[in-house]
Amino acid sequence: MSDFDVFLADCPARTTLNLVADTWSVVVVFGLGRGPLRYGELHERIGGISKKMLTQTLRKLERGNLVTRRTLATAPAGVEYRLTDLGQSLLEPVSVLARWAEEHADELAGDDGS
Amino acid sequence: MSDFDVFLADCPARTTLNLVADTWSVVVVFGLGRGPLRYGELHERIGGISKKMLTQTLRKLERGNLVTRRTLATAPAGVEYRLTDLGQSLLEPVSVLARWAEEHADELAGDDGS
DNA sequence: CAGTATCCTATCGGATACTG
DNA sequence: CAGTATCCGATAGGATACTG
Repeated sequence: MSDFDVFLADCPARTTLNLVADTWSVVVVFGLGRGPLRYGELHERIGGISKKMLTQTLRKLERGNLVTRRTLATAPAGVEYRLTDLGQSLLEPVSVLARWAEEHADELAGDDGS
Repeated sequence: MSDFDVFLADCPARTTLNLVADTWSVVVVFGLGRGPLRYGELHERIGGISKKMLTQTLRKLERGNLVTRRTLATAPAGVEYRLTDLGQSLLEPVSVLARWAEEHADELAGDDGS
């Protein structure tokens, strides 16, 4: 039981939902679900995302304390992204949603957003 | 197991995710979770949503076969929105996400989207 | 009551080019 | 490799006014 309510406009729960309830956030968190990935690996795994949106989404998730960024001491140096504990706790909800999308994609009528 | 994959740009699963993975869709579906509601009731329950976005979101969900619209033969006549069976199946994922947002809202750092 | 129509701004998001 | 900078068109989304 929490004091927060997504139905209230000014509630932190709503702000939180705004942060995580969008396609790119869901896919990125889902993508990091099996372990840390480097920027390029994420970019490769997530079809159709531009570097701009990937970076923007990662920064947003970092600010929300869902993801951490770590510079690797390899050569050539890379950057690794990893879910925080909070991010891990989000993984479950996000996975459920992503799997729902995969399992029911063929039941949607004309899902062209015209 | 389905053939669809949210990591693929052109996969129907991605289109589906685009349809449901946004704040208003989540809140509206969550709001209809306890049973059908009239337009005005929805508008009242969901803080901060404009009539424009409520209508737009409902139409989008209708097109996706997640919600049905029914005109009531009452006086003064109203309109009732109800989750379809497919919408009901989405309720679970969406509820998990909404509850996560409520339970972890205080753990996010500065979640102002600056 | 349940919308639609219009206006206007902010953000989304791809394309391209550039950097340490 | 992992970004940033800039440009630009498309969409999100609030405000207000109007309608059957």
